[in-house]
Amino acid sequence: MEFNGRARGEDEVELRKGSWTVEEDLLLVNYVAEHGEGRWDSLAREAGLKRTGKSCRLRWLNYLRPDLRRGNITPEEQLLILELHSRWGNRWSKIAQHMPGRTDNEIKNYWRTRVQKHAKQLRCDVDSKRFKDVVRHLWMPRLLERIRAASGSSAVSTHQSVNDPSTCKRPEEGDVELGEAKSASPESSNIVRSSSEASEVQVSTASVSDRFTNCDDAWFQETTGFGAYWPETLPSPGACDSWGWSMDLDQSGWEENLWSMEDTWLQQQI
DNA sequence: AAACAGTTCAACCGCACCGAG
DNA sequence: CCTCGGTGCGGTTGAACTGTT
Repeated sequence: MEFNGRARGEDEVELRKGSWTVEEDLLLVNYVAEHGEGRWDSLAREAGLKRTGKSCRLRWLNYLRPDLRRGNITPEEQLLILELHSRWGNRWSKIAQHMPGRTDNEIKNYWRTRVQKHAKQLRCDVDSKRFKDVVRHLWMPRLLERIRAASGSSAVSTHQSVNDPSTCKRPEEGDVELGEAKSASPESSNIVRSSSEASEVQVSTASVSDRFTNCDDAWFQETTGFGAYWPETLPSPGACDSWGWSMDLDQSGWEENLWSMEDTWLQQQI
């Protein structure tokens, strides 16, 4: 190909934009498989791609990497996103480091399309205390319940175990770190780099619900912002019925149901 | 079946940071 | 120091898809 040799100045090579074709994907995948990642500008040229290095990098990281998890964000991942976002804000790449197989772009899109959408529906800002309270006091516990229900664990109420110090345990030093990695460099974090490490995904996400249900008061408060007690303004764990909460754990309906709960909750806050 | 509205997500853009020279 | 190329990040856009009327 003419452009490959770049005999006539880079400017004359018309760079492509927009959606990637199968042929381009193949070129990129094959080139990376043979030469590895990095040096994206030269990679783009040498692979014969009429793309910028940035575009190649993005396509590889967000779509072509073999270790990506495809499919819907699971409740455990949602919980992790909520928790990490409450801690770090819009530090998507940092959050993604703790979510093996997920990209910062994916997480960011999830946040914008799902979380921000619901904040808008509730007529409050995602950064407002009001919305954060909704997330902490309703969404996260409900996610935990959903996770527990899905895992077929005992019928012990999430709220009860969360608020019962006798069942709580501070995370051990060697646990998968949810917060800022103390000694771990990005390279040594739990980012899954090969499919053989897929089981680590389970370890990582499963530990999230464990954190919420096996913690001591201080850790839980620090992590979720909940007090060591269930907030007075909230219904007690057993009071869901009186709120008209019949949590539908059906995949399609539960989230919508959740947001109607929030409306009710917000009204009671006023 | 068609038109329209709403949603999702891949991809782009601009900026900031970093290391090499 | 300064410049420059490479890279990474967060925000934004728009095409494609899905649901509704």
